Amino acid sequence: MASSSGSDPSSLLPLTPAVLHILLSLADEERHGYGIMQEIEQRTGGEFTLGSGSLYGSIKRMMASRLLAESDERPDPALDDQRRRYYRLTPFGRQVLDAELHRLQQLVRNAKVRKLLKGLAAS
Amino acid sequence: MASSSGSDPSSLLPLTPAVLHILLSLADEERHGYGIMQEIEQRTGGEFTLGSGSLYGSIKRMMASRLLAESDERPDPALDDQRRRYYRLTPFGRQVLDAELHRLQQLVRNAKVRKLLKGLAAS
DNA sequence: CCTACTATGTCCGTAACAACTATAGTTGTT
DNA sequence: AACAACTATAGTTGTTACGGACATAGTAGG
Repeated sequence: MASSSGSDPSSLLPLTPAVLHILLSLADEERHGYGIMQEIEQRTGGEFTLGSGSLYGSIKRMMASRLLAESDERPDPALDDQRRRYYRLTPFGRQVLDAELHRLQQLVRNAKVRKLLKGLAAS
Repeated sequence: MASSSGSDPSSLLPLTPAVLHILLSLADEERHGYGIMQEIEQRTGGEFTLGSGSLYGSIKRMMASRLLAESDERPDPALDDQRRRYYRLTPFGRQVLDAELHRLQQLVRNAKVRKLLKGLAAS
């Protein structure tokens, strides 16, 4: 085996929109469920809304397939809320995100070559 | 309403992988079901395989939502097969494909800005 | 006290999906 | 002509993903 984690990252592709957005949300920092929901709504300008059913269901599945892990670290107690549960990407989760982003990049490039999409110089 | 077709193209986003690949497959030319299946397998290098259940189910739904229409034109009789049913994008289908490709392009760009993905000069 | 917001979670119906099966025409081989 | 392999469309079935509704409870503000 080449790397370290469970299985082949590309075997999980393509990701569902919910899973992709959750991975993107946790790429920079740990977040709790409700925070993930807000970040996605904010980042997509409200175009993509994640319902609580999709959110917690997706998190459960992502934990089971080792994309996410629950974090023990708590932020500044003044900013904390003891109900919160914080999640972070596992190394495997990062590999899967990377693989999916590359797949999408390839897809967009292909569309540009076929002139289905305008290509900008420094995109 | 701004354009012409049924409703707002972006209301159907994000597309399922099956629907996106079918639209991409029909972007350049009309194809029949089996031909769509083969083109997708070829274009993705075998990474994405569309089973017949997904294919014909997706086509049915896409016809219902006016993304596709059945074509009356038949190719050279020598190359034809009377069982075939040919499909083409409707103007609305093309709008939806365009909207989805722009959404993905934005997503890839965002990932590059956040340095989750390497950005090439002329991508 | 009441309301709104934060926060996590379950339940349920619907839609999408992949694998499997059915059916039948076409092509190539012997 | 017989047969197998391939092309082609379509239905069936079981699983998963999803979103909305609901449940529960803590926190903040009027």
